[in-house]
Amino acid sequence: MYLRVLMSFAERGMRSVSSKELAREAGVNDWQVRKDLSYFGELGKPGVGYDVHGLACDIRRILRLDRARHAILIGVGNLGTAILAYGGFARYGLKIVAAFDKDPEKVGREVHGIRIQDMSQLKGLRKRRISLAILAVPASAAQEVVDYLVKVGIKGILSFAACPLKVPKKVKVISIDIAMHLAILPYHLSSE
Amino acid sequence: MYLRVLMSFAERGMRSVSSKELAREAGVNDWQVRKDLSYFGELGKPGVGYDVHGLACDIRRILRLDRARHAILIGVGNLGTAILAYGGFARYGLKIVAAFDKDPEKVGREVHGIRIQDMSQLKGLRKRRISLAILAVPASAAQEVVDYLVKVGIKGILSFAACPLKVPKKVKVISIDIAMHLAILPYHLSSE
DNA sequence: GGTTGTGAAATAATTCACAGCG
DNA sequence: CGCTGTGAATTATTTCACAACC
Repeated sequence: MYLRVLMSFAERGMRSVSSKELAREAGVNDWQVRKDLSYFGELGKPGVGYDVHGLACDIRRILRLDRARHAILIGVGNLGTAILAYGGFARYGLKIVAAFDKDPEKVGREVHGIRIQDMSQLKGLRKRRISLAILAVPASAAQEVVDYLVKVGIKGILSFAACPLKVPKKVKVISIDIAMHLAILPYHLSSE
Repeated sequence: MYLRVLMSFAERGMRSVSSKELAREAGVNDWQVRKDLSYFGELGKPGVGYDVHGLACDIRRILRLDRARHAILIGVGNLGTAILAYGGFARYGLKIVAAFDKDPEKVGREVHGIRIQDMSQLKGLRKRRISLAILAVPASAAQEVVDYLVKVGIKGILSFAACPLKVPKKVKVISIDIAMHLAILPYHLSSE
């Protein structure tokens, strides 16, 4: 979150920011910013603030975004296609380099510059040292696919499937259930 | 999350569940389930467990999902189109009833049964008592659109824009920055 | 015997206040 | 004098343990 804000500051040509400015743009408070960053070292200069470029580099190093990462996409339906088209990953040094689907109708087609491969081609990943995957398949197929991804060496999964996924402790899963997030909103509709 | 699990239990014909079963499917522990639910009343029966249908109804009431809700979509790009195609909202009683875009090329076209309207038509919402919106526009346009949504009476916003949004306290925003979520994964890649 | 609901204990996160640096 | 970094205080969350109940 802070990295995102810092990149936008850098684009605007700012060289230095205070925790207060960072906080305002990130939607938190200044002491939260300082406490968060302090866990990773003395990243700022008392009396001055934080160096925009320097802190961005520090956070990239902390998040291991200091070198480019390749990711694959599984499931090229509506959401998968939208993700292939999305250019927002590049700013974090992330790139989708392959897409897979089990539908023979889709396999072989090219979507936004990526040729869709059959799921059976997944095993070719081992050699390529790709560790990230984006999962955009129906919940009914998700666990099966995840088991397979783990088998071919994937270490981090961003899942859009509406179900929890079981993985070994070494593998990290982040799940986004879009419908569930929308469903939370009515609870906060205080009036009416 | 619990509601999602309960609906899947109901589909499988189960009538009653223990906190332990609920926990396993939801990916948490049993005492967490009991504590969470206890904040809203005595929803289970000691010695028996929770009634699957009954608890689902209780949670729907708590989340105010006990009646159908209409939502609108702003921004019919790749992600917006995917969202229009997505059928997962229905199970929470949520339905997208209108879509808006500022691109004259898109306005008038029909996508998955929804005709795309111009942004200027948004003001017609007031009368229709729609309180939810899904925001799938670029970050650069997001705040401007949000200000307008607030003006026409929207009370809850699910945003996919990669920026924090300023809204009055009465309005609730949930933000999903897909690229940021993927960018978090490398941090957890312990080895390598 | 099995299961919930809940006080109490343990742990974690947030907020505050200010010493110390530039 | 403004700003960071951080120990201490506060607040919130999670975990535990068990009484009450079917």
